[in-house]
Amino acid sequence: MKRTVPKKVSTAAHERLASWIAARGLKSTRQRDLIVDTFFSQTGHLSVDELVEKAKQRDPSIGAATVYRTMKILTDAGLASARHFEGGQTRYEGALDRHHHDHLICTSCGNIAEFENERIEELQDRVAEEHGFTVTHHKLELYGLCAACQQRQSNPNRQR
Amino acid sequence: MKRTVPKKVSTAAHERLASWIAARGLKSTRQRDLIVDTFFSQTGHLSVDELVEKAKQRDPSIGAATVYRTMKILTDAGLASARHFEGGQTRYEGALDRHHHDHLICTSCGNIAEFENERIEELQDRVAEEHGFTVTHHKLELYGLCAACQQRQSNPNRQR
DNA sequence: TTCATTTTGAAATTGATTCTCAGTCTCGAA
DNA sequence: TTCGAGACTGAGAATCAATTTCAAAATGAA
Repeated sequence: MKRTVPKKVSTAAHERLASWIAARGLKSTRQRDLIVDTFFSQTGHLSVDELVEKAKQRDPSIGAATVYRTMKILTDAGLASARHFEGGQTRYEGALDRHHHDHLICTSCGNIAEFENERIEELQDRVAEEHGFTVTHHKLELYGLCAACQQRQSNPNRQR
Repeated sequence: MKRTVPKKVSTAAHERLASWIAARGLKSTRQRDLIVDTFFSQTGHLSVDELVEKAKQRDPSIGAATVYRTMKILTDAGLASARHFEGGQTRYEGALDRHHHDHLICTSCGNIAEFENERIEELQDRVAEEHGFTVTHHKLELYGLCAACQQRQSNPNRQR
């Protein structure tokens, strides 16, 4: 039951994944390739559901469990990062050569913007130090309305 | 089946809850009082499980669903706030006359410290502004090892 | 006391995620 | 090539926190 895997996206990611997989005796499979390929061909912060749907478009036999398993591997390999925003489901974003960054989440349309702020990071470190904490990671998320949704709310006629 | 409700804790909270309840046609019940009482007699960030356990110590017939329901009411009334730290379960902290604050969470012992930092808040507002966002709320959590756990790790003999 | 309405506890349900298991692949060795 | 141990897969069961359902019980205004 062979299926053609669409042409590769993000070669760097595939290579890093390949060596990660080889290094621990895992095996590379058609499903894994397809899921990884699908993930890297998208941008933004995908939920597993969304990813399952996209993957099933290419191969309807893909199971959700495999998508979960694959995203865990990608995360362990440092190629994706899992985010847990409000709303209960984990979202993944590509992590290849990316800086640390935080998020602005629109509670109306779900749009997610990213930002980096060195000054805030420094202040966080200082706070941690004052409390004798060694910080391993942190979470900074700003929730509210994006510009477009504010517009929409004050101008309901133009909505949608 | 009358049971004695232990003497009141945090009268202010009870009064505010009473008017909140009265204002919307809800009824005040023995279970509710007991749960609220139990909640305010504790400090820190309680999970529902912990609260259920404490409540059952006073009245084993209390059901978990009622604790969930009661904490939702307390939250809606602005007397408690729900926090969703890493780990999957909601934790509640008293919100009576409390300033906004953020958290430092020890990933080893689970200890949670609080902090306020006006400067960070300002910078967050600026970031949001630059992106055209109107922020309604945010989440800032620093995860790592508290002083005690660092000590313990570098000095395993003194562990425990 | 009456009784419409709210509340309760237990059990069922939900939603996201993980686990289990029997059948399939993968890949290095022969 | 062919083999075979071990990894992988999909489906469905299991888990876990939280919510909902439902019949019985409690509340409180009249």
